[in-house]
Amino acid sequence: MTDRVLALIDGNNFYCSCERVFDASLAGRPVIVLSNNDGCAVARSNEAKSLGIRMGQPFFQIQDLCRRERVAVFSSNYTLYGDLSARMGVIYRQWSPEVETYSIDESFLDLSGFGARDRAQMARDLRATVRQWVGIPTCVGLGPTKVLAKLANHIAKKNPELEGVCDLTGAAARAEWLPRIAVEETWGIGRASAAKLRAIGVNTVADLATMEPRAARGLLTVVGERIVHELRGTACLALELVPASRKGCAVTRCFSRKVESLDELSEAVAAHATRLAEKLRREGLGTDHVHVFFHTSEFDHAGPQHSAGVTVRLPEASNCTLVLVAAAKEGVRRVWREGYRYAKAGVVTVDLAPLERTQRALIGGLDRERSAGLMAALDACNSRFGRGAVVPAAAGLLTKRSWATKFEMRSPRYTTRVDELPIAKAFATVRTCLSECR
DNA sequence: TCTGGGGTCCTAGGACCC
DNA sequence: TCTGGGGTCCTAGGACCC
Repeated sequence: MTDRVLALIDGNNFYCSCERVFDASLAGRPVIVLSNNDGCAVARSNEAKSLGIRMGQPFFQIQDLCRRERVAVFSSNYTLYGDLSARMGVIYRQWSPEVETYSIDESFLDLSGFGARDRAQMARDLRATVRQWVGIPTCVGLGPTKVLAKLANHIAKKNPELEGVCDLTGAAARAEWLPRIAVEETWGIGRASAAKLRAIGVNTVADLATMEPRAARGLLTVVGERIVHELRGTACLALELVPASRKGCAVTRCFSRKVESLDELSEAVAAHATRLAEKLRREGLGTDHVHVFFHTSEFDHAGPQHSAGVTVRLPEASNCTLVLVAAAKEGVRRVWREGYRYAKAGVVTVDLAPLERTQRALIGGLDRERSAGLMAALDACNSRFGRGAVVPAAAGLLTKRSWATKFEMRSPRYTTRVDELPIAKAFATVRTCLSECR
């Protein structure tokens, strides 16, 4: 495995680039994409970064700036981003049989077995193909380990003269670049670790790479030791070709306005539980408990603060919407406290397992077989007619869901909804038309 | 007025067991 | 003065990631 070469490819300012694919007028303009409820900026085009808009900055702080500078502002359109991401994955698999999808916009590809010139050319071809077929600009980092491939990708992004590709496979390239990069740019080194490293004079990536592995372990646990080895070219992190089964699952949301009544909170939590059950069924997982929480906003300085949470146990593991909704509402009833302006609620499960491998209850168990049929029908309806087309009455139809998450500036779901397809307009001269007619 | 959501991994410390 | 040794499991909290 000494000649292993990994490529890390990712979309530049991915969400913003997705918005630009179907709207040519956004080219060259500052673009930002907001989090749920249009709360914070979570993606920024280079032009928006130049205006000083920070990652995670609350939108209300930059609203005036956005108006003044004609920043194009979008709510998150996860359907669109997920679909474009899947299309990029299809291309990656034509380049390499070994692909790890690391996040919505990042993938590791194994490009071992090619010479330096060939793999650099492959990286350039890959970028060009993604750009042409999907419309997303990308950067590629090459290296013998994941940490070095990530670092190479970072260098490719920050140095336009590299034209989107950086190769840190060779010792010479590493000797050139590592001393020039701040230690906190290393994948896995966050704020806390960077502060510890800088306190002992480890300031650049090169400093970290030459650190004694045992010392790195003493300072940053085994995680730090692995990073040192990876920076030296010794792989500690494997390519994960088959995504591991998830260990936990959560659906949590801030309300678009404060919630003060039990009915509304109960309905919101039921909606979250409905979504949670759908996610579990899609992966064949089950849970034997539902943890419910809700709390006021830490930014709400006027009102009194309160935070509540409770775990409701089930008689046996399930992923049935009816069971999870009932448990979640029971949890809300148990810990509800009147007199607060609640800002957020969620349902959380941990210790998930494939449902068919879970222990059945001897007494008081659930009718799993009957529920499976009902849920399959429910999922089929919602898949065909759109999420929420059929919901259990137990999930509550009491209010107008005015607490529901806001997406007031969402672009069309161009690639996944027939009624939201982009419309292409073709122009031709009269003469061309006439000649076509003849 | 207005501040996101969803994950993973690691460690320390306590409870408990033989 | 002085009170074993070696395990497992669970949980909370910290850190990090996108």
